[in-house]
Amino acid sequence: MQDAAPYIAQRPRRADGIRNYDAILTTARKAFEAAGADASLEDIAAQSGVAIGTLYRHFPTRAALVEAATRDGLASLISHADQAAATLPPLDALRSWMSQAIQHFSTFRGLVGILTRSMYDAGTPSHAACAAMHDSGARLLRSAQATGKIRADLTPDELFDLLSGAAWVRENSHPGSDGGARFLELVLTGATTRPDGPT
Amino acid sequence: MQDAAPYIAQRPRRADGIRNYDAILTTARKAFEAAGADASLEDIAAQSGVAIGTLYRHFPTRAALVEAATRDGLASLISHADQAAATLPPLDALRSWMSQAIQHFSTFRGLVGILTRSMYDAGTPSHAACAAMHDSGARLLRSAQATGKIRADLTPDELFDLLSGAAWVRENSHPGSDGGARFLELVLTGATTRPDGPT
DNA sequence: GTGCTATCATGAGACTACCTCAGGTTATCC
DNA sequence: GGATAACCTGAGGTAGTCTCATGATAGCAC
Repeated sequence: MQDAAPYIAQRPRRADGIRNYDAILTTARKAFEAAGADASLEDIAAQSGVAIGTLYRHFPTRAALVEAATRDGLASLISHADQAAATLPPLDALRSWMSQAIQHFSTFRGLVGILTRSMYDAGTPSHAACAAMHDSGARLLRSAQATGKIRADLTPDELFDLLSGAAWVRENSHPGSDGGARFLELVLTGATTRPDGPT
Repeated sequence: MQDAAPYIAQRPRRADGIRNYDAILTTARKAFEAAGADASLEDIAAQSGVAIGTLYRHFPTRAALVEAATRDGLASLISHADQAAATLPPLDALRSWMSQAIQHFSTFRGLVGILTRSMYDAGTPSHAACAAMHDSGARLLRSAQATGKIRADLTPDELFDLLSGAAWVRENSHPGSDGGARFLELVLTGATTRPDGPT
């Protein structure tokens, strides 16, 4: 759940390297939440007690650091999908997962944009995790569609458009917002079938 | 429609000042569309044939430049609302205006964010125009609600959440997107009333 | 413990962009 | 043809990104 160093199996890693890697990651999470995805990397290095070069050694790009900092959240989102599918009726499972996803996507300012880009760009660090999440969301969608309660013409990509739109609004809208719950409700209403046809 | 210098009435302006103001604005529009709202201001100045100080003289902040560059678009959006209200049934007028709004909000990458901030922050250059647009949208919404075809519990602020979410998705989603039309359709479906109640 | 070596850390510095301001220029008015 | 307010300039301070030559050291073998 916390800071599992990722390339531990590839090569023998030195203890100081692991220590710094973890320290940078912990600082980065706080910095991103405080200042958004474009927080100063120099500040993160300084607050971690390492030089800027050390940060770049472990995380060659900002995207790599963001990916590492949000990896656990994405993973738990995927497992949440499995759990919801196993314990809730399909429509409730979808709703619950979407709510969770919107919350995670807006962990800090700028995350949605990074995740959305990762979803459709295979060259980015988060791409694999995003694709996995895409699949687990698609499964929930298909189940809900199979019950006939969600309109059949809604595609997984469109589901993610709705999700990321909701997350962006949650990040950027007026202060008196309710954290995306209302947006999700409106969007889900649009996605459910109705007696008189989809439109 | 084009480059009307704004503070023309306040003081006698020199011809060279007006010339530079217009040149910067023309360059800025192109630069924003090519590189997004965070295009280099130094490049804009250079391509306009003026020094960086001249750009800052006319547009003290980036927000001021963006506001000036998008002023016409916002104004035409407001007049589109009046025209739609006068010539179309309320629901169609709302739909037409929303489509137009989504298109304008996503003129270039980063615009939605600026407009959304302006909407709720009275200290920003675009605030007045945003508020005016907010009002004209709210009027269309109220008319559509009066026909009973749009759910009565939808507030103007929520309408703008939906709009800006759609615009953000149009800006950032997958390449094979359709320009927000599908998102608008889904969202409008959620906003319309249904025989079996809103949820 | 000694030595070896791949791994790791350092931070100066090149680069880019933002924004300011003191000093110089010029359009405009009378 | 002055006077002057409006305007322009661009060097320079600040801040952030990212690289790389140099040096340090953890971990291993003996």
